[in-house]
Amino acid sequence: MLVLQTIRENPEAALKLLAIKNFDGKEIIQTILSLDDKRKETQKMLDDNLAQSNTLAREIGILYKTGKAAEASLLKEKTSQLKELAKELSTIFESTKKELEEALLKVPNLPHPSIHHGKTPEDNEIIHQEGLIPHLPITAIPHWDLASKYDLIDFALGNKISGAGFPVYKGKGARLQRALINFFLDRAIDEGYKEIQPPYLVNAASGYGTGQLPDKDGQMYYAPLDDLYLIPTAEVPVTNIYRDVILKESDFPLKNVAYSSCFRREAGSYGKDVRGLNRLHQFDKVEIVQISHPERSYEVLEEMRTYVSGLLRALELPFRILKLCGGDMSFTSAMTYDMEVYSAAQKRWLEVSSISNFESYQANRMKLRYKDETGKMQLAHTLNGSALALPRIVAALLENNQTDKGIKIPEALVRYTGFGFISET
RNA sequence: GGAGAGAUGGCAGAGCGGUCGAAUGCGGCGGUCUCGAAAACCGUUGAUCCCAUUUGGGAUCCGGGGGUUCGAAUCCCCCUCUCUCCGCCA
Repeated sequence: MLVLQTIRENPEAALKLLAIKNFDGKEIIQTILSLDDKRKETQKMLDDNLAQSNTLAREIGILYKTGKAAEASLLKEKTSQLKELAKELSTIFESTKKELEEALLKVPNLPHPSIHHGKTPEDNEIIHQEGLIPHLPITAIPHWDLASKYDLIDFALGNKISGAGFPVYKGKGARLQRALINFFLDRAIDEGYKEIQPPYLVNAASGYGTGQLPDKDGQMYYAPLDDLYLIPTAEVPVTNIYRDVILKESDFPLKNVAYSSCFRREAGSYGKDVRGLNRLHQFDKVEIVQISHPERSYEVLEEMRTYVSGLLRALELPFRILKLCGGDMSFTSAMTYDMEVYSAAQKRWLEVSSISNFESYQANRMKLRYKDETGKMQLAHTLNGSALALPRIVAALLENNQTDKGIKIPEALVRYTGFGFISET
């Protein structure tokens, strides 16, 4: 949720930035401003009214104590009128506040001024690419075929047990998965991140905190009996650790890393783009989350980008970094880098990480604040990124490293897998 | 699932229906002392919003919602959550 103050101070500037995200905010900003005016006006009247009531009540108390009951009951009559008015005013006040908040929630985060206007993923800017694109023989096969050839992942079995998008990892497939998780966690810990094991089901307040609700509630699995949501990413529980928290300036930067399974309904996706491991309902991910001082959040964003690049390099995967255009950025993000890995048999770039700075957008909603050196409350900045999402990494590893005899495991992973090669036997 | 207890400021913990934003202790901050630190002592210490903006004034907040009352942290009702015991169970 945007800070109302930024809209108030310069609505024109806000509109301009929103346009980068292809969001026409003219109407809603106008609504917000007039609702806020109305809110203030009503509050003034209500406060004055309550102040009068309070004074009267105090006087009545004194009169009773001094035995002047007659005078007291005279004053009592006055209060009843005040009370009636107060009731009306507070109804208006409450409903105005609610409308204002609802309107505010409909406004996406302002993109960083450096973000390009753009409509589709094609408009994203490729800012970096490295690693050799492997040239595979024509006999090379996509990962879903490799997975069954070497009995690593069983999609049909997942289908039977749960449904499409719930693969079963087996044998070396399962061990590869586990190796990657440990590898990612260890690297993050070396980098100063604190490991967190979060809950997989969260309440609605947490969903609102990070912005999955009210917008994208259709993307989350929901358990109505207990009114809980399955997490679509560890970002939700981990960032919500800091909901309603007041930090000290010396607490920055807070660096957390969490492995979790992620659950996404992915309603409406189908086709060859989602084949194999490309898009799943349940997948594993290691997520890094940082809470930053506002002045340093963009340095932190770069630091996270560098860190994730290092992971991909260690896995010897060719990758590129995209700076997302306004149109492709999420509702809550101010700047996002996508990291994509080249999956050589599919001949496709696959997104394996998305690193975002939300500035104070999530913090405002969550009331995540700190006291600055003058003792004033300020909103912190939140950032997160995948480091990394497992399935597409596995897809690229299998495809890029396939040979006639089997699949080679990158050097850095061998001490985690316990094997350096996957072959048919 | 059954029975009971509770929810108050960063934490702990008081609080006859009026002067309670709330005692007290701890913690935090500032000071005295000290070469420095500890101890001791003194002082200070919540959030949000509105008006005025220089000092300032006002409203709201004691889990959430409703009610009684001129007046509620204190009384009544509902909800939620937590804890203890029993049952079940990884």
